[in-house]
Amino acid sequence: MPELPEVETVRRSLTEMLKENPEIEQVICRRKDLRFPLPLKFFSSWKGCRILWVERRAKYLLILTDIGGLVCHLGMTGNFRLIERSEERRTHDHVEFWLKGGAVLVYEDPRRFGFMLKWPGSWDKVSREPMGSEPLDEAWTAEELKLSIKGRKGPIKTLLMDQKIVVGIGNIYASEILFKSGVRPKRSAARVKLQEFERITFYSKQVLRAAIEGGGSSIRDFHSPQGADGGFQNQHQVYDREDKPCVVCSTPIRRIVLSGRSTFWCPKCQT
DNA sequence: CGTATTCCCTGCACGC
DNA sequence: TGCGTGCAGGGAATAC
Repeated sequence: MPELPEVETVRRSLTEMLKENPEIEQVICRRKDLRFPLPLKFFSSWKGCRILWVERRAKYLLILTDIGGLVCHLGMTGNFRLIERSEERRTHDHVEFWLKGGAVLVYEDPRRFGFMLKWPGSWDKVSREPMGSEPLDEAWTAEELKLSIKGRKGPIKTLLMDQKIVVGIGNIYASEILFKSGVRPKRSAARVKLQEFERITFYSKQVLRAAIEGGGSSIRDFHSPQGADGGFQNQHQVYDREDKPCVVCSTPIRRIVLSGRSTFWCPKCQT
């Protein structure tokens, strides 16, 4: 589901809602078979802890408490929402964080591609592959991007989505960023000029920032934990717009499949 | 080695 | 209406 802007939206929302009652009374698990099975001990260990703050790295959330951190990845359909204890549960509510004061933070995830784990002390140990640059970091520049894809010949869109190169950009934003950059998604990364890398890094930052400002893209089932829908889907210029007129030149938007993922682009605006 | 495909899972839109 | 098919924002294993 969520790419960097949606995860960041969830982080901000969690930070806000946990300000009042940051103490976890207990954690209840209704299904432990998420992407990776959760050990039973995982749930009992959080009893009575206090949540200090919530961080994001790549598409991961780190809920830091006074007794250690909880890392969470939302997969495709994972989400949090705040409810009352008496409120009816939904089919795919898998984990409940009962907070002091009566509210319950619920983790819902129909496809169960998401997961949680105990913070291992460093991000290097969270994912199998080393994580790439944070696109919103100042250090992530065209030169840096060019350097990190050196020698790779795959389509630029696939590499933009490669979390070993740069993190947080998923299928929606990759199409949007390349449209704004004027670069065809299937173009080999080896044939992308430095000036185009400049545009790609610039628009990556611009698009991701704007999406965060807009509260993320509410496609299908993404809503922020406080219930508000993100509004950025209304600003999608190519994603899911096959055959619809390009917002710039009216040429019908095309859809191709790259690495098994739907990819949208304008044949006139992108070269 | 890099790259492409497949799989994990449920829900939903679509065509017949 | 009902059923089969394909597809969905991620990531990792497997196959080439």
